[in-house]
Amino acid sequence: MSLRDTLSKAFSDAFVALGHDAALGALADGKTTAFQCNGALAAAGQAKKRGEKANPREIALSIVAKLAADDRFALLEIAGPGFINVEPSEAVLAQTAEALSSDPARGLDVEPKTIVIDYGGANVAKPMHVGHLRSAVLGEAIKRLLRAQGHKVIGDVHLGDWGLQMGHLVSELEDEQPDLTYFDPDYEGDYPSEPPVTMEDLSRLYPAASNKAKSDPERMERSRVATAELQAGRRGYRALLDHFIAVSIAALKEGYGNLGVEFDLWNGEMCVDPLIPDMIAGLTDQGLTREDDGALIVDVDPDYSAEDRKGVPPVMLKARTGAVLYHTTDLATLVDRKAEIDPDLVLYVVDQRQAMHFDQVFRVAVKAGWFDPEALFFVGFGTMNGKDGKPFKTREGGVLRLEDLVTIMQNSAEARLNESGFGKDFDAEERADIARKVGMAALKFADLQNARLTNYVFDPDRFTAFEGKTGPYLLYAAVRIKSILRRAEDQGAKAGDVAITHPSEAALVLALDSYPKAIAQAADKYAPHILCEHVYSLAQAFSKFYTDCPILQDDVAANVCASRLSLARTTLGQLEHGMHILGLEIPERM
RNA sequence: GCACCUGUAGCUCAGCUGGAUAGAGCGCUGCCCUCCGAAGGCAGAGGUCACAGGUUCGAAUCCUGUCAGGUGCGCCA
Repeated sequence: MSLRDTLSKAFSDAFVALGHDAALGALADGKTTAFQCNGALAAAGQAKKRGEKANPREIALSIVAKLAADDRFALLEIAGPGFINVEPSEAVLAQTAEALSSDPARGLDVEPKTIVIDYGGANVAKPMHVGHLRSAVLGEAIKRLLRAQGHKVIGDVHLGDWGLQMGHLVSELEDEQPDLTYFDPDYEGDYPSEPPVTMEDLSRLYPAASNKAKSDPERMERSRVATAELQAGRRGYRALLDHFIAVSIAALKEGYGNLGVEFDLWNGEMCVDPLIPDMIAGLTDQGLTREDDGALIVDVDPDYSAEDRKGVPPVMLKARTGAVLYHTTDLATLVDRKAEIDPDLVLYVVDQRQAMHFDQVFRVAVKAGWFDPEALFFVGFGTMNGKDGKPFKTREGGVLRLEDLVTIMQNSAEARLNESGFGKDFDAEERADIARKVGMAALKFADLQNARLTNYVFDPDRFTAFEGKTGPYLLYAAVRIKSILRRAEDQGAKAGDVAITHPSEAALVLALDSYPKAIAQAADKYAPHILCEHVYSLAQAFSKFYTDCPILQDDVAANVCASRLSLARTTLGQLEHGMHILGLEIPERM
């Protein structure tokens, strides 16, 4: 239990003893002191609502009187209308530091759940671009955050491999190379094991077909028909799709790998296609489906009608052509997950623009009785925009490929490292590794430090300026501690008992102590930016400590040196733990 | 038209289950490397928290309305 929690418990006991709610004892960050308790004000408010007379300052006085004998408090002071300012004793701060030194990330565990994270997005045949960045980086951080709490978390990439885009691809390839055996409806032999296309081919074919179809209804119709035939099981088309998926997955694994993102499942929409007929039959048996203009739909909002489009439009399970749509595959995926994993919670880390889509899907899943409403949660996020406030484009106006973005960040990091003379004595391999870690840290931290729903501005100049609240600053802080610990090792200096001798040491211990709270809040809200805030302020507290409190200099007494080394080591442990969750890799030196 | 999201310092953003004088980074003005890594630290200037009402001891935070921007709205995903 953190020091904050321990002291809050003492306050809660005091409130309960005086006939108030235990919750009033919670300590907040202090305005002028380490902590403050605002419970007396709230207690007075509650009492007044019950019709009793209550004076917040008097309540505060009686709380303080209850706690006065507790030597864990160095200061209990009533201020303003009834705030209680709290300063812990140096002894209890030192004890906290000792407890943290054996486990810098203590007190994170909660009751474990089985959680699936769906990164819904990456599509077969489309190269990864900046739009995939947030889902990958945010999803990975949320996954690691929940794992840190002890949950069983399963990450599923959820490939888009089953829709009209596949019909586009197949039909476009047929136009281009009609002689391929895949297009011969009478062919009954085996198909080649080597793919007929590369990733480059795929990323050329799809936009070509999509653009033609936009202006040419006849071309669109052929894609629709191809989609339906593919889904109906036409052999040559299915063999092609298998190739497309294999080629795409290889590219995606590389792209996600560069971001340090891994998945437990590489399932796609196609995997769950066999479940769809039974699913639809089940929904129909429950009386949830109806036909409308040739399509099969589920009404999810009783107020919805064609005349009044308020509320949520119906979910379309089957199009006029018989093809299924992404509502259908997302629902079948839920059926599959229920059967295979039976998760307590399914999180969808997807662009906010798909909020209504998932609202619809969730409504059907709940109506059908598969999941409770609270077991399905849409973790939406805003878009990454350019300086003009619109979704980010390259100078040429195109979509920036993820691999190009990664290269931009690494080159900037390298330039900056050279400029500062960092790592000038290291070999080329280590320098490249450092540049990669610094560049990725800059990118990921810039993304994660924003609240999820914020549309943030991608500004390469700002991200690659490594001063201030940035990923590289965090790496720098951690590397600097590693450097001190190495030097201490060389000098034979050992970490030992913590004693608080300077306000910057106390401030550092308090920063360390707030970690479990930051984790809990970040996890509850699926909000890694709260963890970013903590890690950054911890690094700041360390920088101040580092400036104010010499560790290895000649005039530092041995016991003070030992204490400060212990604080440095504990800080590094917590930085490493938190930065790992955020996906920031710390080099040994830089 | 309907729904959702967002309006906080010059810029980019935190803070929103109500608490004291609204924070951070960048930028700007100063200061600190003969001393553990200055990608650092310290100090300062900079705000009608979009606007108007309401709730109460207290509102950036909750409620209502208005304005502005973004996004979405059955056969694409």
